[in-house]
Formats: sequence, C-alpha cells, structure tokens
Amino acid sequence: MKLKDESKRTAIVSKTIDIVFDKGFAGVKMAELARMVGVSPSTLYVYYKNKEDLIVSIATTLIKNVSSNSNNEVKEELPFKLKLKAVWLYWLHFSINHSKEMSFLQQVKQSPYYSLVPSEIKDEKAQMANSLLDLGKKEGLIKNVDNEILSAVIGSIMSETCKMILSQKLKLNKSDNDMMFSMLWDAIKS
Amino acid sequence: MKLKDESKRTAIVSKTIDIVFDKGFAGVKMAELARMVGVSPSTLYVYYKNKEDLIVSIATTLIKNVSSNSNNEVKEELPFKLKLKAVWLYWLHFSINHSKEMSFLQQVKQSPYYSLVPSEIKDEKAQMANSLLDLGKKEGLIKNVDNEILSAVIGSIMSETCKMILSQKLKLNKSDNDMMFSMLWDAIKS
Amino acid sequence: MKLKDESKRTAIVSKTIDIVFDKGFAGVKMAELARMVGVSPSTLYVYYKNKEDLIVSIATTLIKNVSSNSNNEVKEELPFKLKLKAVWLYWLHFSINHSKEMSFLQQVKQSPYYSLVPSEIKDEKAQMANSLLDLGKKEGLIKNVDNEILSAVIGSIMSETCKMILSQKLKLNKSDNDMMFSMLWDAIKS
Amino acid sequence: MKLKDESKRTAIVSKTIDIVFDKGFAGVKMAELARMVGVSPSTLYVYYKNKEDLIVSIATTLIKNVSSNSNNEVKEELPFKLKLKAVWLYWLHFSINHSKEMSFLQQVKQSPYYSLVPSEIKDEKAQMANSLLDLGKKEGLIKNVDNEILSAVIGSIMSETCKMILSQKLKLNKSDNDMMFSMLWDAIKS
DNA sequence: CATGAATGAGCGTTCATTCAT
DNA sequence: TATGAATGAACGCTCATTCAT
Repeated sequence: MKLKDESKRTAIVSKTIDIVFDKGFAGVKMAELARMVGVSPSTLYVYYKNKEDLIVSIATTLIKNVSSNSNNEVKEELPFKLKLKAVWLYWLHFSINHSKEMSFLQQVKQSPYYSLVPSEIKDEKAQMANSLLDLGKKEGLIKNVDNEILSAVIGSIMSETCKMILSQKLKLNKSDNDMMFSMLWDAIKS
Repeated sequence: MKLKDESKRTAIVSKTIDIVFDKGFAGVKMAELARMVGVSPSTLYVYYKNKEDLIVSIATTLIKNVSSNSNNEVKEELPFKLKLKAVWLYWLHFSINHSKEMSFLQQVKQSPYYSLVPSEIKDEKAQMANSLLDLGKKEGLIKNVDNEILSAVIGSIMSETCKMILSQKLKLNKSDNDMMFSMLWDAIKS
Repeated sequence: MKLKDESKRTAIVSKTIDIVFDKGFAGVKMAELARMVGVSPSTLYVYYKNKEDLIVSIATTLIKNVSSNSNNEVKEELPFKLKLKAVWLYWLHFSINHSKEMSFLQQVKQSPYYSLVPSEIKDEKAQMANSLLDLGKKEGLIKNVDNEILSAVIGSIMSETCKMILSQKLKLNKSDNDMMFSMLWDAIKS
Repeated sequence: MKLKDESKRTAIVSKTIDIVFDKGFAGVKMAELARMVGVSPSTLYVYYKNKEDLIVSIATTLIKNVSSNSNNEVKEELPFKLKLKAVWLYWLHFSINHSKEMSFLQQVKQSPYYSLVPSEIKDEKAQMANSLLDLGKKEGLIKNVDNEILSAVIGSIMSETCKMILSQKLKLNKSDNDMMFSMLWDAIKS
C-alpha cells in the first residue's frame, strides 16, 4: 500500500499559488498544474474534489493560518498606538514575505470562490480587528466610526503600501514605514 | 431590428461592461455577448479584432472619457481643501453613477489586459492628480510625500468608500461624505 | 452566411441510431459519432445541446413518427379481429423495416432517458391502443381485462415475434404470421 | 479465513446487483462499489479479473442457481395444465422475490456481456422448458409450435406479469394470477 | 490477501474564431 | 457589412486498472 505523500499536497498548493500569482485563476489549468507538480492530472483529483475545491481549500487554509499567526502579536503592555503599529508592522512584513499567498487571498476575495469559503473562517480576522479597534475607541484615541469602515480604510492603505513596496516605490525601512503609518494613524485618530 | 453602426458599437460596449460587472472577463463569452446585443458572433469581429481588442478598446475609451470629464471640476476660486473636496465629491458621484464602468476599469487594472492599454492614456489621470496635489503642497497644507503615494492612498480610500456605498454600508449623504472625507483629509494633511 | 444543412441533422440521427443498435447508449462517443458523420465534434453541439439532448430528441421524434404513421391503418369496415390483425401486421412490418429505430426506442424505454421524453408524446400510442381494445371489448370479443395489461401482453408477443423474425427463427410469411397472430388472439379473446 | 473470503465475495455480488438494479451496468463504478462493500478498489481485483469478469461471473452464477432451483418444482402426479401452472407460479414468486437478480439477468441478456456467458450454462433453462413443453405436446394439449417460440411467448408474458406486479398494476393474489395464467394458457393451448 | 495512492486513456463539452455566403 | 454554421484546440474531469507496500 502506497502511503499518501503529504509533501505532494504541499507541492500542489505551492504551484497553484504560483500560477494564480502569475496568471490568475483562469490561468490554472489542471493539466499544466499537474505537470508542474510532477504528477498525473488525475492525481490532483485524489487530493481535491475538483478545481473549485482546490482553490477554496487553499484559500481556507491560508485564511486560517493568517488569522492564527497574527493572534499573538498584540503585546498587552503597549499603549494603543504602539500596539496598532506593531500589528501594522507585523502584517506588512507578513504580507511582503508571503506576497503570493496574499495575492491569492486578495484574488479569492473578489471572485465567486470567496462565497464558498466557510463563513466562520472569514469572520476570524474581522473579530480580531474589532477587538483592537474597540480598545482604541474606549480610550478615545480613534474616531467613533463603524469598525467595518475603519477596517476597510486601514486595510486599503496597508494593501497600497504593500503594492508600493513590492513595486519598489517604497522601502521596508523605518522612515517609509513611519510615514505610511502616520498617514494611517492620522486618518483614524480622533 | 437593425441598429446603426455606431449604436451597434455602443450596444456591444454596454453589454460587455454589464457582463464584466456580473461575471468578470472570463464571463464574457463572445457568442453570448452577441446574442445579448442582438447580432451574430461574427459581427463582433467586424468591430473588434478579437476579444482582447474588445476589452482593451473599451478600457482605453473609458479611461479617456473619465479623464476628460473630471478636468473641468476644479474651481479656481476655492481654497485648497474645498477644491479637493469638490474633486472628491465629483469622483464619488461619478463612480457611483458609473459603477459598472468603474468596476470594469478596476478589473482591467489588475488583469493582463492593462499592459495593453497605451501608456500615454494611463498617464492622464496621474497628471491631473499631480497638479492638484502640488498645489496643496505649495500651500503647505498636505504632507510632503510623493504624489504617487498620496494618490494611492486617496484612491484606495475613495475606492473603499464607493464599495461601501454600493453595498449600502454607507449612504451618499452629507454626514457620511463628510466623515469619509475627513478621514481622507486627516491622512494627507500636514 | 452558411446555410444550415438539414441533411447533416439527418446524418447525425442516422449514425446515432446505428451506434445505439450496435453498442448501446454508452457506445455513443461524441467524437466517434462526429467522425462517422464527417463533422467536427463541436458541430454536434450546434444541433443538439448535449448527448442527452441528442438521444432524447431522437427518441421523441421517433415516437412521434411511429404514432402518426400507424394512425391510418385501422380500416373502419373490417370486423374487429381483422382490424386487429391489420394493425398487428402493419406493426410487424414496420418494426422489421425499422428494426434499428425500434431497438433504439426499446433501449430508451428502459433507460433514464425515457423520463425526459415529454409525457404527452409517450401517451399517444397508449391512446390508440386503448380505442382499439375498447372496441373489441364492446363487441364482447376480447377478455374484459385492463387495457394496460392487454397492451403489455400484445406488445410483448409482438416484440418477441420481431426478435425471432430478425434472428430468422420465424419468417415474415403468411403461415408464420398466422401462427403468431393466433397465439396473440387466443391469449386475449374471450 | 476461507469463510471471511466468501462472505466478502457475497457482499461484492450483492452490492453489484443492487447497483445494476438502480443504475444499470454503466452505473457500476469499481471505486464506488468497493466503498459500498467496505473494501479497497484493488481488493475487487483479487476476486475478479476485471469489471467484465465481475459481471459475467455474477450472471453465470445467477443463471446456474435459477436453473437448479426450478428443477424440483414439477410434481409428476399433476395433470399437465396444473403442472405448468405450478411452474408458472413458482417462477412468478421466484422472480418477484428475486427481482433485483432477475433484473440483472435481463439486463445482461440484452448487453454484450451475455455473449461471454458460457453457452452450456445458457442452455440449461431451455432444456428444462423443452421437456415440459414436449410433455404438453405429446398429450395434444398445446399448439404444435417450435418450443423456442412457445418459450419466448411464455417468457415474455411472465416477464410482463412480473413488471406489472412490481409496479403494482397487478397483485400477487389468486384472481390476478388466474387471469394472467389464463391468457398464457389460451395463447399456447391447442 | 489486502490496501489506497496513482495513473493513462479517454470522455463530454466549451468557446474564440473563421468560413462561406 | 453582416451573417450563422462550423470548427480546432483546448479544458475539467472520470474511472477501470495497476503499483508499491
């Protein structure tokens, strides 16, 4: 009996993310993916029910990992602004270091696949953001605006920052980080 | 009923934008588009060389129109902040009223089609933004940050605002507009 | 503009019936069918939505034709037994002369495809049989048994007769016909 | 060990018959069958060379069982008509009680698999029928018609009777049985 | 004997594009 | 110009069977 090779699954995930980064979901051809992984096309269907399942499963796993990873970043002892900045920096570095995965997630979010990601998974990140923003509001430091709106603004500025770092219009150094964070902070502070 | 040539082209453009809004580029099937327009599939190829040409042509036209339309909005006599707010409001209304076209452009921008749009076209909007931002910097009102970065931040906040208005998390009234503009202004002001 | 060639549809129907006769529905491979007809596989989809539609459409057409053809066979002036024999003989000849079509229909009837044939089509033959059988009952000539049962018995004997003629265990001559019809008549007569 | 094996084989046979009853031969997917039996797909190939062998083996076994079972039913002391009726009733009950197996056999008979069933097996039933029919002919009670034809007629009426009982258009009671048997008897009696 | 991962060959279907009129 | 039939080149997916343990 052949044992299921978990590294094969990893390879499939990795190559899929690469392809999506390069050519989007439509660019993922099962046959080509299989060739890149070094297996037969039908082998892909041993690991995933179909193309949709492949993409949604990867997205779900990524979201789970991303959510769990950032849970530990909020140091309790810091003042709110520094706490926010720590989270911001963590996310920035994470996004830069996992830019393909992040690109994958971003593309999923604006595709019909996203509706197939279990909703309890989707909520995790929002809940984390909520608790942090609520803290800032309680201390009277940030605008009394709906969390969803604050999150959207923060997320969009972060996303643009990433894009510019990746296209080398910004650097991942203290001065650029400070500059971008100050724009973010000014936007949401009371 | 037979349509005249230019109105036929207009119909093709309109239906294409509708489909892209609903299902993305992959959702544009030439045969289905033809059926919706009321012509034969081959007729589409009388007006456009192929599907790529169809999409890139529409994108190019849209960008041209959008750029030219917003040229007239900057009233010289206003102080900078109000001038900026006027532009912001103009864009917000424009984007809401042309949400399908804007969605089309946004999708083009993160697709391989964008690289096929003539670069002189792409620049127009940037140049307009530049002149306005330079004005604000000269008056010492906004942060001394690269225009491209400022534009990105402004654009992303505006894009999120539009999304939230369209999903009815925000309304297109004075209080919501003021709130969002204040976040924008705070982000970029000195 | 190329004109749709109705003879192409006929060729598709004919070859499909041939294949079903030889190898059953599972033996109908769209690519092979196309090759036999002399067109591209995708051309088949110009004429039929998919394989299911191909088979159900053919079945529907066949049933329609069969029903309408046999309508004219009942000569009013004949006594009932001869009337029935005339119908029997008509059907026997028709079935022998269209044995592949009949085989197609028989296979459809015991396949899931049959449930997709419009039910108003299916009923036609039953109604014809009913009116004839009711006549025989009114004259007291045949057993007072539910028409559905009588039809089943008659149909099954006819079907076996056809099979045996085709396998040359019976001949299509007067003596064999009379023999088989006498078994049929004895089975149902009062 | 041997016991375990045979019960596994029995389970495979049973599930196969179930699937064929529900969805026909094309509905038998080796992987799904294995799952239903509770073994691995490759285990099926320990018991049967391939799918064809699986189906043909089952058919062969079924035919053997069916033939041997009905051997004992002809009570010598009965007059011919009652003897025939006893056989008829035995078969009717047997067919109803083993409707899935009978459906399997019927489907095999009109499939290419049937040609792979050893012909000596196929003949058994015919030989039994022959001896009974010869008896009836010797007594001058039934038509002097080729046994193969008589068998076909008898078999087809029985098959229709079973179908109608299973679809509850007939009941398995004395009156319905008598009615159907009288049609059968009238068809073949001198 | 038993397994379950792996696969090759093939299937039905889609669709941008071209052909022939 | 306008057509709609026709198509080639994929594509996603299935499944009986084999491999390796």
